[in-house]
Amino acid sequence: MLNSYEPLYLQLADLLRERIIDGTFPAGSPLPSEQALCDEHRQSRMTIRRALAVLRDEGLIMKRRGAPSTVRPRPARKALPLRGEQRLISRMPSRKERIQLDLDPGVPVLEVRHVGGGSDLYAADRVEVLSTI
Amino acid sequence: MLNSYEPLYLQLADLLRERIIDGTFPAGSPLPSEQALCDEHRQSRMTIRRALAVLRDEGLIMKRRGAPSTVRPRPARKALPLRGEQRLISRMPSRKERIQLDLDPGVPVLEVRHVGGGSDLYAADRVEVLSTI
DNA sequence: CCGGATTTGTACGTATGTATT
DNA sequence: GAATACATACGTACAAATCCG
Repeated sequence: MLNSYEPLYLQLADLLRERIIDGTFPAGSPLPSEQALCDEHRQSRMTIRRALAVLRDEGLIMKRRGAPSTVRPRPARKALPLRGEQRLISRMPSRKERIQLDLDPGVPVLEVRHVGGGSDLYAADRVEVLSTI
Repeated sequence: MLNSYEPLYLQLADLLRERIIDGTFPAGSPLPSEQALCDEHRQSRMTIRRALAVLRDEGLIMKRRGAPSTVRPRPARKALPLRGEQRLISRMPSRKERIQLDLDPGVPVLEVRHVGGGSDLYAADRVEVLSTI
């Protein structure tokens, strides 16, 4: 943690992201506790938590109160064919939508708009859209 | 701010979200400064900032250092037709991707994967995907 | 264009509550 | 029930970017 040009929490996020990608922390495994990361990297808990928030917002880890953060396993994606003149919008959900769909923070939604009006909402990490041309 | 069952920062986020949606804070307009919000709602600056972070992550506001947060105007979306056997993945970008594409935090990306390999990346709030059936 | 005032960003500390283990 | 771990929320200080006269 010597680079002084970049915020500490981003440097730590980069470090942890590498370890997730290179398999040091495999999918489903727990990260060290916030306190352990504080001790290991000599940073305050707030800095640690900000780094973890970055990774959560990238969809890389899951956080649960009382339990250590875990590396998010890639969920199985179902095919979602676009039909007819449907249009598809990707965006972040409102908090209500997130709660209703039981989504984790940091996961976008896909909103499929139908011609006659109305729309369906999908967790973006659980579907894969394919053209039906 | 009387409801004690919900965190203060979420209650404040709900309040500000309402005012954005109902037009009290129109698109492009600045929100009150963090200090003004502290005074008005009798909360610490950290609580204010967490509420603003919620709205930023929902794509509702933009934050810029040194300048007050502003209501994000809906960017004009370009049509993005899905062709052939292309597949489309929606997800949050890594920080590098976000910087390379000059995206604001809280905006998902659409990754279009081509049959032969390779993929294109789009800011999800700047494109609208349509089926080409 | 400069410089001060304002505003947001980073980083630390402390205390207490709540969920999980 | 106890220990562990994360969540909320208050505070302080200083840095960096923007704004404005």
